[in-house]
Amino acid sequence: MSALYRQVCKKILDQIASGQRKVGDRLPPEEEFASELGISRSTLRLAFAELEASGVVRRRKRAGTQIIAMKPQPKFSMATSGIQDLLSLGRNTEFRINHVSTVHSDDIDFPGEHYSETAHWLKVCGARTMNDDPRPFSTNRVYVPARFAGIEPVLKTADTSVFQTIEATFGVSVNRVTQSTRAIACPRKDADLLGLEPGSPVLQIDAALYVQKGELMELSVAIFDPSRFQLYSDVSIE
Amino acid sequence: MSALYRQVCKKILDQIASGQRKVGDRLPPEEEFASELGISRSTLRLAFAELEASGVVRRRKRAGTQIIAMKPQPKFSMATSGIQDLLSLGRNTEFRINHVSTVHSDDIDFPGEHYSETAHWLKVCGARTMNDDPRPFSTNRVYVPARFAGIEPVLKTADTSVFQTIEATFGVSVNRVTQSTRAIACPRKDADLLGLEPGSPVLQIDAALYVQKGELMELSVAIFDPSRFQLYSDVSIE
DNA sequence: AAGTGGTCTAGACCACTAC
DNA sequence: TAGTGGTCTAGACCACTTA
Repeated sequence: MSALYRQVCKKILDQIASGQRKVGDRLPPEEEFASELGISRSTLRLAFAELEASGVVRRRKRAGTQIIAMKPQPKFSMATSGIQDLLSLGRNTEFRINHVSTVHSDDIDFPGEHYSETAHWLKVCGARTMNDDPRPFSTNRVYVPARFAGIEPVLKTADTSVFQTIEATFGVSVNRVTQSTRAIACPRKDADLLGLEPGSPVLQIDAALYVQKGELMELSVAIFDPSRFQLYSDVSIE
Repeated sequence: MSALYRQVCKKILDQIASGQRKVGDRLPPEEEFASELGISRSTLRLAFAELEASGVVRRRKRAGTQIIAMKPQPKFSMATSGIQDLLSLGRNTEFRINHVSTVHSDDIDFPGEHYSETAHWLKVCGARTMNDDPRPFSTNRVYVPARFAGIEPVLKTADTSVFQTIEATFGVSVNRVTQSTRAIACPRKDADLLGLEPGSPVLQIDAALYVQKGELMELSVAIFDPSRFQLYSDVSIE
């Protein structure tokens, strides 16, 4: 026989599955529910902790315990040693800035939504090299919203990445990263920098970095030489 | 003042940071530690639960509570509605099998390690179509180890994916997915199937699916038409 | 304002597993 | 096999949030 609090979990999940309780319903207050189930409040709380961790209920003071899902939500956790890895910046890489300018939101060349939240953006163009190899393995174009444009003077000394410069300067940290990856024929400009034939297949990764509450930190477009770079991901479930 | 058990967390983390306790050390047994800290065992357990959840300690019966990291490990959780999304199989897609054969492990064309765990593998070649568009948007080559080769007769009726067929047939579920993505020049064979010019840039995704304890479920090589497919990822930290 | 979850205590017995 | 974490109880007070 499994632990009592696990039985309680199962019981609640069964009640949800059978339609006896529905998503959106509120469960009784702890004290009441505990005596109703004939168990102590502590035990019930163990069960609730499990249901909360698995995304089945949400608990808020005064608002009670609310059912928000029918089944435990599988969690996809990414094996990553840091955002560096997530953003495909190797350990021994260096970022060299070629050009910095201020642009209008209309001039932003980034797929998807129109990022018109601020009129002016800082545009940073550069390239990334690895292990003292003078030939870069990626070219980068980064757009920084006006809010963080204050990094401009600091950028001169930055050799890691724009996002790390912003983190250090403003005391914020990246909270969320969305990426879109595709294969394209390499444009001439990037091909020249990467030492490739124009039109050869390259990987383009468009990334949006956010700090908190969906606040945008930067948009980034990177083009990678496929012979020296692959995108890895390692995801475990639950 | 924050909760007592949080203060205990912080205290332990501080002791680790100051070198007073080191990674690999064992913390005292709960009862002893609790009285040493002048708190109840329940409160200490709340602190331990937090430290365990954040990856700082590992707890095992009889072996005690061991420090395994100096700081709370940030968690990278991937926003995904399911493995389907993770593996870039759209909702309205269909998998059509072209060819099934048995091959030697030597004949496996998959980058990385030599997968010699089993001598014989089932090789499934197919393509994936979307929304009744007869022209596939991806070609697929899947290798299934001998252990799951029993799906062969069932494959005839499978139109979703090899991994789902294995899951349904053997009652297992995918536990971990590693992927490697790169841009390549499209081989002639795949170009014919996808309706592309040979040599045009395409996305190749090599994936390894595991069930549990690192047991391999399948190796998969997929080539995507970049005009109709992009790889998305959405990762939140902590 | 009060109902709710959050925190905390002091005990007890149990079950497993690593020594 | 015994030391350890796991489970469970019955109580108490508190702080917050939202109805």
